[in-house]
This record gives sequence, C-alpha cells and structure tokens, in this order.
Amino acid sequence: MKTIANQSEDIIHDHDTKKYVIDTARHLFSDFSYLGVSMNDIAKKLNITKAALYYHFTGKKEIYEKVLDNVFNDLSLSITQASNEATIDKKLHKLIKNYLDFGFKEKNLIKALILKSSPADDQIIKRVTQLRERIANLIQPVIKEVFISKKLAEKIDVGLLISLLTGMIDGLLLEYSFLNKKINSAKISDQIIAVLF
Amino acid sequence: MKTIANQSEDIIHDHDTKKYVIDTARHLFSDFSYLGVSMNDIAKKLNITKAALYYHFTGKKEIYEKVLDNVFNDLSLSITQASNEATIDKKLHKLIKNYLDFGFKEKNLIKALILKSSPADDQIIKRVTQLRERIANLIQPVIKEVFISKKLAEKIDVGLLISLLTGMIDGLLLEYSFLNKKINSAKISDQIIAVLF
DNA sequence: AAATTTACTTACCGAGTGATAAGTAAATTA
DNA sequence: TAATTTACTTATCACTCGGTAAGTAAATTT
Repeated sequence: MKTIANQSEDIIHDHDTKKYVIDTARHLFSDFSYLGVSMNDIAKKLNITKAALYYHFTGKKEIYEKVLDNVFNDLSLSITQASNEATIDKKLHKLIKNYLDFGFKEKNLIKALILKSSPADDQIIKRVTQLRERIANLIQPVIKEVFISKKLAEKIDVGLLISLLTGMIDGLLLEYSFLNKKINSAKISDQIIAVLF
Repeated sequence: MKTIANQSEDIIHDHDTKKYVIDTARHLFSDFSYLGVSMNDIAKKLNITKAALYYHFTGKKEIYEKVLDNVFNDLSLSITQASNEATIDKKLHKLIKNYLDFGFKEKNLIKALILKSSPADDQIIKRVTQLRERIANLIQPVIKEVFISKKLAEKIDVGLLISLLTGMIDGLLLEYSFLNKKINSAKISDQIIAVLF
C-alpha cells in the first residue's frame, strides 16, 4: 500500500492522503480561486497524477466542497471561541480580531464563502449560500448582545449594526450584492456617519 | 460597411461597435468574472462570431483592460462628484452613497478593481493595482477633510479612518490581503470599537 | 501461497479555450 | 467604374480542461 505521504515515513492511511489533498487544494483555491485551479495543478503540487485524485474524490466539485467545509469549520470554531470571552467588550474584540485574522489567511476562500466568487455552478452556489447563512447565525448573537448592552436601539436597528460590522470585514456592498437585497444606500450612508461620528 | 448595431439603424461607426463590445463584456465580466467569461460568450451575446472580436481587439486581455478603464472612469467621476458638494457632511454622505451604488451595480468588476479577482495574470494584476491606487488617491482628500474638521487626530490616525470607511464598502481584510500588507488586527479591532461606540 | 484489495500510473477522450489565417460582401475612396 | 478598405464569417490551430478506462506494483487477507 502506497500513500503520497508514505514515501519516507511509516504507516500512513488513506485517510491522511485525503487530508493532504484537501489541505493542498485549500491553499491553491485560496490563492487562485475555484476557476483558477485545475485538477492538474493540485496533483502536481502533491507529486501525484491527476487520475489519482479521481481515486479519492468523485471530481473537482467534491474537493472544493470539502475544502469549503473545512474552512467553515475553522471559521465557526474561531467565532465560537469569541463567545466564550468574559465581557461583552472582549467578545466583540475577539470576534472582530478572529474574523480579520481568518479572512486575511484565506483570501479567495473567504471570498467564496462570504462574497460569492461566482464559480457559475448552481450546486456550489447553493452550498456556499448555506454556509454563509450559518456564519451569519453564529455572529448574530454576539452582535445582538452588544446591541442590547449599549442601548443602541433608537439610533440604529440590529440588522444594520450587524451589516456594519461584518461589512467592515467582508465589504458591505459585496455582501448585499451577494444576497441580492435592495439597499437604501442613502440611509445606510447617513447611519454610518451617525455611528462613526 | 456593416456594424453589429447597424442592422436596423442608420450610419454607425466602428467606434460604436467597440463601445457595444465593451459594454457587453462589462456586464458579463461583472456577473461571471474574468475567468468565467469566454470570448465566445461575449460574441454570442452580440450575435457576432468570436473572430470578429479579434478584428476590433488584440485579445481577451485588451477587452478586459478596456472594461476596467471604463469602470474606473465611472467610479472616479462619481467620487469627483462628491467633492463638489458644499458641506463636509454632504461630501462624505455623497462619497459613501455613490461608492455603494456603484459597487452594488458592478459586483465582480468592483471586486476586480478593489479586491483582486485573481485572473492569475501579472499584466492584469499590475493594471488593477494601478487603478486601485488612483481610486484611493481620489478618496483620500475627502476623508482627510472630514478628519480635520471633526478633530479626530488623537482618537485615530488618518490612514486608519480611510481604511475603515472604504473597508466598510470593500471589505477591510480583503483590501489588506490584496495589498499584501501586514495588519495588526488586534489594534484595528480595538479602534473599530472605539469609533463605533 | 493464492486471491483480493489498495493506491495509484499511463494513456486517452471529447469539449472548450484563446487565437489566427483566409476568404468575402458591402461601403468608401480614387 | 475600378481599387481599396472596412467589418466581418468560416474554418482551423495548438492547447488545456475535467474526467475515465485499463493496467500494475505493493500490501493485505484468506
């Protein structure tokens, strides 16, 4: 039994090879996006043939989906971590910090998850939409807590405050374009100014 | 002399055909990104052949660059417009509003300009970087004016305030990842809180 | 020791890519 | 009216893409 990582080490199982493939694919997709990475690119980086990838996975889509799942798990872990902080201020601080750190590392993958990298494939778009909603659901309670404690209810509404914060990281307009929501940009513009000054 | 738009109208020049191609390409690139649009896609949408595109342009890259130039021109026009407002508050308001409106319309193209759509082509990346810097230079004076008038010099520095504002639109982390700058995310996280609350 | 399974490689396929050469009808110029 | 230019189309190129069928050495099971 051979394994791509088994060339100089001891017994390593199939499980690990799959992991190596996904890790490598994650780096490549993160740098060059879904369309910018070919199966050959992934195979070459692992010093195996393209066909070997089809032994472990049904195709490019499956690898990409597994990568997205990995990214989502890491991100939700770092968000959950923030919720465990003691004070509200620390929670918010850690939430933003972790989110920033994570996004900075992942580049195109966070774009895929958060913004929509448009791989022009319905199956992938659906998966990304699902994960996106789950991320929003993880962030929401923290923001709501801040919202209540700071008594901002009359200044701005919760939904807007959440958009403002995540948008500061992801990009407000790109988020909205992804959700295909109509926005009252004048109102938002006013309220950003209100919050900032 | 034929022209793609000349089928039912009067005399229309080559100049116009080029314009139609770029407008169509702009829509397609905006929806599906650089790699997601083929020369055939553009040609089909215009009811001409792919080869006809090579009569007017040297290749896909040239079309994309012309599209980016168009987008940049429209964006800088809307930014300049904001500078002509009377009061500082109105300037800032209009700047944010226009930027939001613009980004909402262009989607992938604003991503290409602002974020880096990773077409994995050095020539295009260089052009995008140039345009991005020029956009920053257009925004900077408005923000600086606000900065001075609101006397925020001790709270936060100018560069950060600009990042905060544009980042609220583009996505702070994606902007930084594009510029390949190292960021102190903890410090930024602190200061976002300071500004917001 | 023989049979089977694992983890691949080699070799190929059809479809689509960006790009080009050659031909052509219509408009413009001489 | 003849010569030339404009704005294309048709046909084809080499290449890359995602994906597959067939073969194979090594490990595992019987």
